[in-house]
Amino acid sequence: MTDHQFFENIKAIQSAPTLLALVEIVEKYVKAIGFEYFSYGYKAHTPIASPKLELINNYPNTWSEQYQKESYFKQDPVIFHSLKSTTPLVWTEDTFTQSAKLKEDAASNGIEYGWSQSTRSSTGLSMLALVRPSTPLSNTEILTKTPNLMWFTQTFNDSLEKFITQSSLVMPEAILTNRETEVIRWTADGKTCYEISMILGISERTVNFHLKNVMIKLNAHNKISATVKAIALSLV
Amino acid sequence: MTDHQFFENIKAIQSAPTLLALVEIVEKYVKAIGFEYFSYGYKAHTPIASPKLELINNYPNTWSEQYQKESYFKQDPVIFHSLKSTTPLVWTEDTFTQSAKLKEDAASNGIEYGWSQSTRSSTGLSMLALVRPSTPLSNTEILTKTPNLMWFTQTFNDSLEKFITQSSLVMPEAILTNRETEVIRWTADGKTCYEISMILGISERTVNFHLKNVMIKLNAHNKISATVKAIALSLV
DNA sequence: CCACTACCTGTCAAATATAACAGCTAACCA
DNA sequence: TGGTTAGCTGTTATATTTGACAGGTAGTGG
Repeated sequence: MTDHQFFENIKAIQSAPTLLALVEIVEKYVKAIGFEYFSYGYKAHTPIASPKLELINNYPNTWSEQYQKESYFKQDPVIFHSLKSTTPLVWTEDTFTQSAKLKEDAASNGIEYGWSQSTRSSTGLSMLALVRPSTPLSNTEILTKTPNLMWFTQTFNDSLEKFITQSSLVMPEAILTNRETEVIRWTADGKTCYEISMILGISERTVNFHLKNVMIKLNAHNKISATVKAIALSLV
Repeated sequence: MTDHQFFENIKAIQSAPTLLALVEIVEKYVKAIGFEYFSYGYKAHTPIASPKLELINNYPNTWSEQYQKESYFKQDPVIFHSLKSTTPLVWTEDTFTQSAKLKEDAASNGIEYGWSQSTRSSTGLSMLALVRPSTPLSNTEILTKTPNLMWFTQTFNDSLEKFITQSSLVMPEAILTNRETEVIRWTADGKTCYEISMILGISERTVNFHLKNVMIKLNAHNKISATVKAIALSLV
């Protein structure tokens, strides 16, 4: 693929009018650069316990079903990595040492050699994986393809997230005052209201007052929820 | 710069033995691709109120001092973007509409046209900015340089973070049991112990028991601190 | 001057969380 | 069999949070 063609793809992704159009672009692109499958995942930052997940891929049905049935997402090292780091991950033997059965089942479905990376936005976290059944990624291939893959992943994730988040409930823009920000920050570090009142030189009652305002702004029922939401929204 | 030279740079970054060597590589690289200055920033995920920051740049002293003196980091839109998103940011007029004075002062110090991106790891967040005093980034330049810049940024941030985090107190690896994870997740969503006991079908006492164990493992004094740390460490 | 925002303070009652006491079952593995 | 881990439960006392009552100052801008 020439640079020119690559740039055309990037622009097409950025201006794709629908989710379907976007998926078509990525399907063509991944084949053009030598991969068979792609897998996209999105996880919203909140809620925590029952996270909002979106999954789009062109894996064989047998694999999708088995993955679901065996709850492989609970032990998938690719997922773990994506949650922790935005560093690209080239799937190697080492990647799956802790989950031999997953590795084996995946391989028998043609899910063997892959490349994945996650990106972050203010609303959540997106991951794109490119996968093929044969031919490991050589060092040369990694070197030459990584730069473009990274940009492609970032652009694709940004675009897809637009479609996903716009179709759902997005938390209203909340703006915290300086004091509210200070109070919620110390709260996040585990300080009690009394301790914060000492730190800031105000009364405990006032700390509670600011905290209450934050809870109202973030539609949280208690300090913990308010703190988690403030962090998830990058307000602190 | 040829592809070959670029790959050599990537390898050199990955294997740089010292922080100083690493900084020398980036200094040469940014000049070679047409930038005058670079600026690196690292913020650990915890603590929240007084975050651990590391700043490395080759800006003119006058600008570094002024930036510090005016507390510009509190209103710097580049910082804001880096905290929220790993999307690369090309500095434009629009970027600084909310902070005219910062923009003006920066420009008079040769800090005018820039490109920045942040990356995430399990310990914290890194940002790299490349800056020059003249010549805005053209569309062509953005198209051709972005892929390599993204990889460069990622690699550089990964390497630098190694040096920074290894020289400091890193939280010990904590592993939570399934129940502990469930309990801390519901806690993060603002549920009380009683509510969690109803959700999981166990007694309130048992919820408290698991919570206490999480607090011990994460060296937290209360639920809030434990929750924040668990999220920061991507344990949930 | 009025409306608005950020900031600050008090008291009281009820709900929750924290700490410390003590002890249970079941599964796994050496 | 004994040691380990995960999971579960009880009581009591104290600390902290939450909700609802009511009211203050200072600065900004129309």
